Amino acid sequence: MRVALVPGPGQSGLLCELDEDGSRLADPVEVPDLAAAVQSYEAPASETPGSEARRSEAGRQPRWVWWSSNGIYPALLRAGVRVARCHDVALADALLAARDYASSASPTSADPTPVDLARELLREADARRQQRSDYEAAQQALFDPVEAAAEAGEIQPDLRETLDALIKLHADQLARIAADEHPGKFAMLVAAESAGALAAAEMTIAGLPWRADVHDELLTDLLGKRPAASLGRTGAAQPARPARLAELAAEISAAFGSQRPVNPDSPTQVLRALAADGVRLDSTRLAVLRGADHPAIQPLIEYKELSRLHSAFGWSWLDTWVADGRFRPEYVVGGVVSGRWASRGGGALQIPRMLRRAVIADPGWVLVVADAAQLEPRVLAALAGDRAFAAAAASGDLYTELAGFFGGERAKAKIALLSAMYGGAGGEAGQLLAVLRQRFPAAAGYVEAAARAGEEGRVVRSVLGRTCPPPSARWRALTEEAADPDSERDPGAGSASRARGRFTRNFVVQASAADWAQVMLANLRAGLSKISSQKESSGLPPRQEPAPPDLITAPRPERLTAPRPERLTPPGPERVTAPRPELVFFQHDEVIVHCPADQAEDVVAAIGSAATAATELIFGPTEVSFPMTTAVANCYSDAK
DNA sequence: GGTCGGGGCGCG
DNA sequence: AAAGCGCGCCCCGACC
Repeated sequence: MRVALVPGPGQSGLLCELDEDGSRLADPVEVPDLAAAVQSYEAPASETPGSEARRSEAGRQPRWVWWSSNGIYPALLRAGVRVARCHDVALADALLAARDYASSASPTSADPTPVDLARELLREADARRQQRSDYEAAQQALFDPVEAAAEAGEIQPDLRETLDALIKLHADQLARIAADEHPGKFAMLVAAESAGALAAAEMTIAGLPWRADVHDELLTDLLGKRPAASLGRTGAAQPARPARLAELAAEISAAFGSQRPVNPDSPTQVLRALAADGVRLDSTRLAVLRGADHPAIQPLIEYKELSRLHSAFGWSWLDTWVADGRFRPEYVVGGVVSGRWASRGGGALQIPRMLRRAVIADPGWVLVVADAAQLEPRVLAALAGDRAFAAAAASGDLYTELAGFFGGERAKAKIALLSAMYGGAGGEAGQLLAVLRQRFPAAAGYVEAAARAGEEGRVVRSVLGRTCPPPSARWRALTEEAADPDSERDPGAGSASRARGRFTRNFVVQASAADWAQVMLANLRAGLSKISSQKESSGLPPRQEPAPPDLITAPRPERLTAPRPERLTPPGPERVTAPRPELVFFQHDEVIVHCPADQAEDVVAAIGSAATAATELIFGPTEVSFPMTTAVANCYSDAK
């Protein structure tokens, strides 16, 4: 069954049980302690008194229906409550909007429907809640009677209206999902992305183990001692250039022999200085620099590499993003058009390989690092249903299997595949593509059809039905004008058209790979939760987890605090939990699980099952295999 | 003084 | 070796 949930003032909330079609099963129920209420639906009867009767009614674990996991789930987690499943209405809304955008005749001219109004109300309620929680975070211990009154008087009356809007929008979404060309797949997409949002919030709370001392040592080795912060002109602390970077900068200026120093961070200055010495380049990219001959080039290359480490992942990054031995980035589920996740803060999805040696498991724990080998070409093989290609992707290293078709050269097979998926055509790619087209016509035809759709301004969809964005108005104007024989041809039209072709060509592969990875992640998350419950009496010492203050557990003035029917977590700043495997990192086709050493074997097995199940769920019976490369290690950089 | 696009580079 | 796709974030420099 499903339960719609709207958070209210303080710790309270409003719940309503729903049928599988989204219709109400009962009247809404106000609960004084939302976290406790959610836990009573989730927890086994033995753990929570009073939940037995409810569960026998429910039959099974509920799927929570809420506007956005982002706004609700972190607070539940901080109160020690995990949920198994949800339907994230905001994420589903975006998926459906992308799907329906192209087909809707005139989206802007129509009057807002009741569903549009419901969406607007939910967005506003969420924004208001976000504002309030920012305000409360700022106030912390201070009790503000004005704010409290506003909360009691202003927010409360909206609660039922908000719940009504949520239920209306959710029911509308279920109907629209059912009306999809492939309702089962689209429903799976919504469920997987919703599970992804849960996993993302859990990963932020858990954090990636990060040894600041190891990171600091590495920076010191490469850059010299951490420079002391000096006062800049504005009076703000401005760290000086580290010793090694200062040395290199001086070397570069000396190599140019100019009076004034050349700032190696300024492409303009570097290009001008090089040109003055007769070396004309059109960019200062590393690849271009490497091909040039000038005494400043060597120190410049070294400077650029170290400077990037310093500015992007140096000491200030460490100060900002690592606390209590954990790196806690914020993941943005659905943040990339292709369905990949984006991240906010800390460059979480661009951690340099060099720094991975700072990612070290806690004592007695290990990291299980797994990535899907050659995911994208395998996805193409399964998508296209190309028999010869699928046979090559049935096992082992895909490119090695294909090498025979490319003069026995694995590297050529790889270039051919990458060119097919990305739309590259330069160098020898053209030749290799011709071979690919001849040997694997279905696979080549699949991406070429996608490219043609893009060039013509149409949209394409991933295997589970994620739709790519339509072309912009500017793009349409440009290409339509060029198609008109009477108008003057804009030379930009052809390149814009081909660029969109490359985008849609890549979209069908990248987005379908993202579908697979997210379903795998959802499966793995479920698999890991079983390990933790089986292994609760593993004999390992329980881990102490700090419970940071939050909206749900923070102590509040007596007159605002609703009576609590039951306490789920022991009072006090610390709570004790049984050791359990934690998802701590997810990067497109790669996961890291942090777990007690004796659970590693089970975690490895869970990863394998998650991948197998994802393949079966998405592609059904297929010859193509999706092997996971899995390593158990103490340190991320040791996993290869 | 702040904002914003481009160049550049890290990851997949 | 780089290229062809998708991102986030740093610095610079033009601009308001």
